Amino acid sequence: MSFKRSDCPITNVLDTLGDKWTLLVIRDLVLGKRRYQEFLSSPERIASNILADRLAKLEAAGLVTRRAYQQNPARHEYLLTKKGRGLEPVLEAIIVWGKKHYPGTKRFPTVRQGFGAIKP
Amino acid sequence: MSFKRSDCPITNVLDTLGDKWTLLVIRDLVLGKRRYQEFLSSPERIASNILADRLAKLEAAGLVTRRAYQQNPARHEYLLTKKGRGLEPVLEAIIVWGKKHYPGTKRFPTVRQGFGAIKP
DNA sequence: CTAGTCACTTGCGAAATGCAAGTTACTAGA
DNA sequence: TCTAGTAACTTGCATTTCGCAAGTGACTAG
Repeated sequence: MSFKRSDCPITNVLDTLGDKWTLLVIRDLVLGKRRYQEFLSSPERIASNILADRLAKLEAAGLVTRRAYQQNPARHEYLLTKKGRGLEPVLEAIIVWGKKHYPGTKRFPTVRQGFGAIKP
Repeated sequence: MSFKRSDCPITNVLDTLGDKWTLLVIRDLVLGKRRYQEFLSSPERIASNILADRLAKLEAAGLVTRRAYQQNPARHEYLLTKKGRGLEPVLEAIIVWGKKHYPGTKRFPTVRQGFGAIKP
């Protein structure tokens, strides 16, 4: 990314995370989801092309790494980088405010990892 | 807002704040800006129709109140509600992460209030 | 040889965005 | 009185992004 709207940290964060989907993908990653189909199966029903776009952008931004967890057939998983995990306090602050002002909302549970996954 | 994407607090927050401009308006309000022209003059150069739209949505969401600070000619100012001020920890977390990962960015200074403004 | 899964990609109509210009209402100065 | 200026928006319209549905290619299991 070359053009910057300003040198405000908030502005720059919004230029990568400021939409209705990116932070939800990161939420899923924080909760332990790793695979394309897992993200697709979240209740918000992200469209597959939007998901592919967001994962590519997150990888380009260094928040996520993509790696094959098996060959034949090739299957990939996505993991948060250290930079990506650094967003947890942001998500935490959002959850605190959200739970207070949107009654009935609840923090989602972490996802148990299946047997096929490689440990980090 | 009637349809909910999910009962996740993050999702619901993103449905009101999840775009490239809304949180910047809130940032300006937190910094002490109150008037339409002040928001327009921020370095990110928000378009006036987008600003009007966001202020209306923020008022509808109960994050902001609009009031006349003078008559003849009528002039208005916008102030954060308690609910709106509750977002400060979110902004704070974003600033911390943003400053770390976007070198050269700096927290913006608060705005001195002019003499015409009514004290909160 | 058929069906199924995974990880995407493509097409296209709908919605959001961004830029410029216009509007209304009032004040201050020549 | 006439002109210019400011504040707070609104309108028109071209560009961009989004979102739904369907399609693709590689592979496996039965």
